[in-house]
Amino acid sequence: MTINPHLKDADCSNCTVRSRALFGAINKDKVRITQKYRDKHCYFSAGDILHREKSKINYAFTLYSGCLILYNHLENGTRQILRVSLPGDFVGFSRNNEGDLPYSIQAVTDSRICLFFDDNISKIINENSDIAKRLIDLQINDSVLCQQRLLNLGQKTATEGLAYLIMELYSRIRVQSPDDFNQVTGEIFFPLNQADMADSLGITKVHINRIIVIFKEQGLISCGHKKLKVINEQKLSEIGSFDISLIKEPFRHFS
Amino acid sequence: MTINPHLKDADCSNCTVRSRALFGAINKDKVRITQKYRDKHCYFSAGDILHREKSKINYAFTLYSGCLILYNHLENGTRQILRVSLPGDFVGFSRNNEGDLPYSIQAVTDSRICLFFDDNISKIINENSDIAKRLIDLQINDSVLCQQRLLNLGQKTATEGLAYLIMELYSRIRVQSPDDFNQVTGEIFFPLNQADMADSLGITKVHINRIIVIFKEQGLISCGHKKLKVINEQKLSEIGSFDISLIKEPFRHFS
DNA sequence: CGACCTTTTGATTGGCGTCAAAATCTGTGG
DNA sequence: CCACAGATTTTGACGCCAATCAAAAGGTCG
Repeated sequence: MTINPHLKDADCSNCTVRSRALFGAINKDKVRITQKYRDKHCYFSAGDILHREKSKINYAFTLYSGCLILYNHLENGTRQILRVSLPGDFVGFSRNNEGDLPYSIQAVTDSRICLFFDDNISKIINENSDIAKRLIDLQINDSVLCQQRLLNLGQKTATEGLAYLIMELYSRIRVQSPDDFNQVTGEIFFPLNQADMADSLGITKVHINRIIVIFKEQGLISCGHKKLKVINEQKLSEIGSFDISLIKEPFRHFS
Repeated sequence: MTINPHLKDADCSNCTVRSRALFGAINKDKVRITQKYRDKHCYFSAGDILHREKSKINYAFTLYSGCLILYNHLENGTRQILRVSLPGDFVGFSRNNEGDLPYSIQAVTDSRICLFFDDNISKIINENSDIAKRLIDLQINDSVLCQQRLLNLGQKTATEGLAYLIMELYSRIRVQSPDDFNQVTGEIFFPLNQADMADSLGITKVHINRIIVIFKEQGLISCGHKKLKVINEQKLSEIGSFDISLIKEPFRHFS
């Protein structure tokens, strides 16, 4: 297999974001041992496709900066966004029965990643059971969030679902990408457009727009181009049955 | 914490189903080492609640026989079934940030399980990286199936979603619970009623019924009380965009 | 046999989709 | 700084899928 043609070497010598997700759990002085497993730093531009669903891949990666969407297409041309990845997330390790990564990955903003080839991940697990446990925790955390989205899509109205989506992303961005939060204005950089939100929730962008207009009228949010401010967090959380505790650091099954 | 009041000791001396999910991957002659980690065999009757969402639990388990549903409730009283568990599945290891198991578990038929307390699972992982890897694989497999269901709920019509649900369960039952397949009639024992299917797909049982009537008229399926026969597998798979390869043995990320 | 649960059917309603077009914004190049 | 192409957001009219409400019919199990 070949690395995606968009893949370019990047100068990450001044990267400040660590592989929080994968190595955040282990002892500080152990972090350097993980350096030897870091295979390659790369960057992508907004719109680049990092991977196409159902094709081979032999690495996973940590997202350093930017924002990715993971999604699937159906034959009828529709798209379901499965997950929005933010800095610190560990991505690309979920292979299906064929060993393929079952979803496509696209950068919605300029993004930098750090690769770990599968062979090395396997070695890491063999040599360090702390990281193995951490990897299990991360996968579990993924599952839990995924199940929350099932609730969203299955049982909530479009209005409730959108309230949840906004609160989830708003909260995660404040935790995982604090630079995108403007302390003065209270605005965050919001990476998704209305079409993306629609494909996350399984409804049309026209309907998304109508709900957003209502949210604005009700004074719950204000937003412009890729900017969003949540004016009434509590109300929006109520509408969406959003539980902030899900956004905190993943639970450590093994402390 | 206490084990659920419904929990009863069971005589599993003649259990024929192994912990396929967790230990199926490791060398046969290593299986016996896992014996010492098996903590407790228990059984439940149809309708028993094994666990209530958002409460503590300090064990996970393999389902030996029967059928469980994992689900969440919303305040408005609706229920979303997240997953149907069949024999061999490893259940109950997905804790949220609070360390709680985030879904309820109910037996839909009489069921037998085999417990593993968290402490022992941790030990297993420390002592045997094969099982650690297997545990990662299982969690990944869960995520992949969960994402498939997101597609179902987000992008498919009720008809397409039901076709997928029937094919998924039909296929999994034939693999994981072969005794429930009648070679002569071609019927399987189908554990869900129409209300359960409705709560899996996020639609009403009235609408489920209307679709089932149509499927019968079209000669795609026939079904009676907890019995189901898929007459035209190919057509039903097409309608639901069902891919049989997802049902096979979970992918081994590390062989 | 009777209580209860599940399935089936009908009539009506409403949320969201579809189609279409206008308005606004964005980034680019002259 | 302005002009322009293209993307994104906004608005309106109309239709359909699935929800809701209600009740009957059929099956299951004690």
